[in-house]
Amino acid sequence: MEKLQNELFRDYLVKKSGLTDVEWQQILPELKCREVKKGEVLVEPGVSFPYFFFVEKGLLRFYSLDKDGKEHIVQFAPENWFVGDRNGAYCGTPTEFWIDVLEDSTVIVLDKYFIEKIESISPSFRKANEGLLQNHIRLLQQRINMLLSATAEQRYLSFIQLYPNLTLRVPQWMIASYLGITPESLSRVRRKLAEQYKRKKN
Amino acid sequence: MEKLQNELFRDYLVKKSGLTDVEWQQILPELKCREVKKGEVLVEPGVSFPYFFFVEKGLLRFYSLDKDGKEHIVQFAPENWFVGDRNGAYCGTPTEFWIDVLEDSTVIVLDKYFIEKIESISPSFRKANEGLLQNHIRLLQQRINMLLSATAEQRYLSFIQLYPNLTLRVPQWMIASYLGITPESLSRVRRKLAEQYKRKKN
DNA sequence: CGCGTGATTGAAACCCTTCAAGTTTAGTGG
DNA sequence: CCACTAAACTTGAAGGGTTTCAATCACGCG
Repeated sequence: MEKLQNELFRDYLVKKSGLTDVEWQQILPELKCREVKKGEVLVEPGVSFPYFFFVEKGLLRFYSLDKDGKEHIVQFAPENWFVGDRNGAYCGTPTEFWIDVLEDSTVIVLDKYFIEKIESISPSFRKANEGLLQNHIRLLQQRINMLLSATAEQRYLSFIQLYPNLTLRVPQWMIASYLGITPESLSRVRRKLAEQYKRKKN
Repeated sequence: MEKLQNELFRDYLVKKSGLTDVEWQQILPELKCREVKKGEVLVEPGVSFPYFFFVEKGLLRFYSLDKDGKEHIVQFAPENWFVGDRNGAYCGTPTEFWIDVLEDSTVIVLDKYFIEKIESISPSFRKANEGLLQNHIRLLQQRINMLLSATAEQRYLSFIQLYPNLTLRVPQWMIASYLGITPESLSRVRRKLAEQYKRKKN
């Protein structure tokens, strides 16, 4: 009994902002929904991409590529997350980041004007959206704090606690990239933790 | 010819959102302004502090203290910046961060409800505020990307480019803390850069 | 089955930290 | 205005956590 496209987005809005049926009926006709395949690239550096994605199902990833060709994952975007390049969406300038698809996904494509429109239709959405932005800032600050202060091991432990399900859906080397360490280091950290765990049991 | 208290906040709002005189007159009576002295602690871990600060003049700092007693600076807040614990302000939960005063400052103290009030008075403020939040997120993402990918030297170079005036107002060891390196490392980085610069000149 | 991708492991190298000492700077009170 | 002290910055040597590079192993998929 799978939900229709847009239904999940609706559920989300209702939950977060108490969106009413009437409001939803006004919004619905303009929603742009898109099915995207694993591996697809949605945003790439150099171009301005003035849209956000809301992930109904699946998993996206927001990352940069340094001059040595190494990837650095700034954010994962699983179900019920927004992701997008704020550069393009709000300043119209080209982005320096990539967004691509880690699992076959369905996303809702929103632009700045559409969000403003929902906000004018639904004041409660407006408020909820601001709360979301504040919360996003909070999470980013915590992440920065972690990158400033934590060792590889601490980073990994906090990651598996915060995003237990992602550890199953994402290859290890991507988690390493998210944590700011190499895949080799993560592998060693995991081995060390596993050994400690075993020793404790005996 | 110094500006009165609140005038700078007003200038800011006018510039960012085209606030009108009438709107300002409605907001003004409720503004809470505060003079704070260098060294004063405004927020500390364990308590919930549901306010934001807008810095009219001076410099604040938002940081954490790890279990070894080391400080990690998440954000500087010079003139025209907002700073506050999003935990307290939006969830009512206790914070894990400190905010203290680096230079004698005048700040405006805002709570969530006050911001909502300004937003209901001035739609343009509402829009501007959302833009500010988006921009803040953008900056935090860039910072994360830097912490994930850049060496000590690259971090410092990007810092002095982004915040040239802060390098004069903030002791070096705090910049090191912001960059996620030790003061000693920063000192060595600076020496190396200075030597390179000299060699280039000859 | 074989290929490619991801995970593991080892050894060496490297960047940064740590610790300790010395130098400079800035602030304060006599 | 100098003297004194504390804080900030510098410098060196040793150490440690991570990275790098290379090789090997494990697994899924065409």
